[in-house]
Amino acid sequence: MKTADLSGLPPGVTDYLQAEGIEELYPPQAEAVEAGVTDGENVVASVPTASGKTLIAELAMLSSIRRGGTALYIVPLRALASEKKAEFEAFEEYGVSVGVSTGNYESDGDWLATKDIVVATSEKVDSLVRNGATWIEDLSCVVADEVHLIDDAGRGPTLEVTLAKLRQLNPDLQTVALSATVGNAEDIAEWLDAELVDSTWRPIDLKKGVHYGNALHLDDGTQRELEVRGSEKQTAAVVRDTLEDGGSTLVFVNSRRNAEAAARRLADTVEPELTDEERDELASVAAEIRDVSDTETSEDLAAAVEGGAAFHHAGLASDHRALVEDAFRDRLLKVISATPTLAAGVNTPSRRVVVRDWRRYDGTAGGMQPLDVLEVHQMMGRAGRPGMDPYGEAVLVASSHDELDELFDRYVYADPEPVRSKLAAEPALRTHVLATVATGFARSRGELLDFLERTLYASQSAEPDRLERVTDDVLEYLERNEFVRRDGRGDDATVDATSLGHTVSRLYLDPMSAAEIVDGLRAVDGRPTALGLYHLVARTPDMYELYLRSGDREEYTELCYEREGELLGPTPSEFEEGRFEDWLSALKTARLLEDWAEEVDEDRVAERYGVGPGDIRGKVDTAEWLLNAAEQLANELDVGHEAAVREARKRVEYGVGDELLDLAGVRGVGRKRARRLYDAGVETRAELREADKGVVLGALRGRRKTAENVLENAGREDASMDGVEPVERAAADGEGSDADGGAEPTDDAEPDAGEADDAGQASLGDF
DNA sequence: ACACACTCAGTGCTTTCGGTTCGAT
DNA sequence: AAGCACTGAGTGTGT
Repeated sequence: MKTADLSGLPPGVTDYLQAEGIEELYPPQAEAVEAGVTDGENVVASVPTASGKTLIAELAMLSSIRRGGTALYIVPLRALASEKKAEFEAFEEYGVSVGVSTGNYESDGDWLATKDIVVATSEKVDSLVRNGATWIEDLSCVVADEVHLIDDAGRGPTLEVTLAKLRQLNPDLQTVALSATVGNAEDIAEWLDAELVDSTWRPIDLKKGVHYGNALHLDDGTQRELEVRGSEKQTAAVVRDTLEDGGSTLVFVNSRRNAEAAARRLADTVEPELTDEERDELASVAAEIRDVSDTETSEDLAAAVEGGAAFHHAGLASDHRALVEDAFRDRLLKVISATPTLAAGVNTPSRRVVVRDWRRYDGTAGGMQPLDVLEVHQMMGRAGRPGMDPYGEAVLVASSHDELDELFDRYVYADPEPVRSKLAAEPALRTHVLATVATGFARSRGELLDFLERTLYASQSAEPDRLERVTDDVLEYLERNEFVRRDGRGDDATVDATSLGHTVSRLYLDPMSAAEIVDGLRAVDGRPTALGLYHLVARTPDMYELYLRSGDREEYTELCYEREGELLGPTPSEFEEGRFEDWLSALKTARLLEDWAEEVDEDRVAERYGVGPGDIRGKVDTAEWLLNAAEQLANELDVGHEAAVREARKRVEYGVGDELLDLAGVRGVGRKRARRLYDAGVETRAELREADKGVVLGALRGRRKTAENVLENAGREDASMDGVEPVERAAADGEGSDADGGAEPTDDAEPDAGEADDAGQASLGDF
């Protein structure tokens, strides 16, 4: 089918597509059109990565807009939301407006209602529904990207419930679901009353294979010599081979440590092959990486990048990730060794993909567990860049002949697992039952069960009673914690949310987190300390646990007894194995947050807790959100302590001691600048407006532009630094200048080491 | 001849991917 | 279970 034959799209769009070189639709796209995707029909498209799924979505949304409607595009990751927005903005010149809504980006508001296309994460959509955004009801088309994630126990139920709600709100809603190739796409299609487009067609060929010995065995039965020279590893041999062919490689491994070690080694393989020009450009990328953060992770990454290799995992700061992804797309970096983050994230195709590790440690299973076929296929699907490579090659690595056979059976020739709803589990239902009741979707037990009948779980369940049973357990739990009221028994029993329940639902808290916070705040004796509050939020299920390593157990047990008085609520007994363990790991997180709020340098925090800069940011972000929620709960319940909670939140947010809160609130002033201004005698925003310019300039290390911005942001009339000379004023020693009680010799010996260029980046609030 | 760098084998030991959500600026 | 980190012995290189 030709693009020229498409009808029902906004004027100019077909011309645009042709100008983009899209003359002919790919077969799955043509199938989707035949299935009525441009006529408002529901369609489920189960096709491989990079086979033109996005165009199917665009055709659906644009034709719907053409008929006067609006569209919502649901993605699983924030990074994907901005990527998709950028793609859809190509249609703005044809009068189609695009907006994004994620947790950290341009929140709700009426302006979203004015957009033709809104891109949002599934949680954000859920949250918008809970908060009663009315424009949601006027949607004419919804697209769910990566819909196979419904299989994910953690986040899948949100997507599932959200789709069910949108469809209930608006029975005429066109639903388009895009999925990777899965074992049971027909189940999803049936659930959504949709036509199914199920295809394995790819625009460029993907060859899958296994490397063993000195040969690459491919799924078409051929094999090729691929020699492992001397002491190099198989992965290095594949990378070298690809490089000789002018291509780049993506290597997937099973842990962050492995990713870093592999990048270090692969840099040695790649470095000799680089041109001088490439070395120069890589050196400047490395410099940018070092600018992002001072940590060892950052330094290791920069060092690898200088050799043309990089690692990629969630411990990296988001700026790190973007730099690495861009340099790889620009073909500057020849290899990335990554954890699975990269397979799910933004588009980074590569000539070759190596899946080095196919087992991953799983504590609950007590050892290494094989990866899902779907996951391995997702990684393999990154091989081959459309329009650039003749074909892609995805390679597993075997170290024995038996393993060679096993890998072929298990992954190369195997079909992916079916998608199974994980809705009927307490943690998932806890939050969604409360939300469903609080928003008035269901007013009785019967209505609740009716609504749940509309989910994928119900449509594929072999155990129909299970949902009902778990729902009753959850209602029981919610009632016990005063989130809902029930009247009567059986199907007619009315259920409605209490005021507290409404607040919890609106705040998007897991009810169990809310219960923990409420109990904790009620147990406070006196004024809660920052550590106590950090511990409180760190032990809720909404904060991911920091892993306890060897030696940590003793250290934090000791700390736990030392500061027991600060922790809110009763400390579990050491004999309650699991509970005590969780308590300690929350304490470790709380300690990290406390360090951050006491101005311990990022690199020291990273080292002390064995985390990367990205982890610190993540923890700080989550703590901010939960403390904000805690403040509102305190307010709602009238238990007091709002001021203490707010202060603790602001201190993690800015990463400063309480005496710096006022200064750090000025835009352009992060934790480091605030400290230097304070030490120079400028202690508040008001003083900043009146201060001697020379002193300000001196404290900001002679950076005129920075100083002018800061003064302007503080509300000073005459911010100009013309003719001002920096004045150095000795820091006031002692008192409060080192909030970190445990005197750190390195801090004093070289107070400014590594922060020569801290322009703006010292504050986490920036992004 | 010697210091130093590097490789390699062997041992022990640690290991455990990812991530959204508020509200205001 | 497996790869990494570490150790120490052995080898190679340059002065």
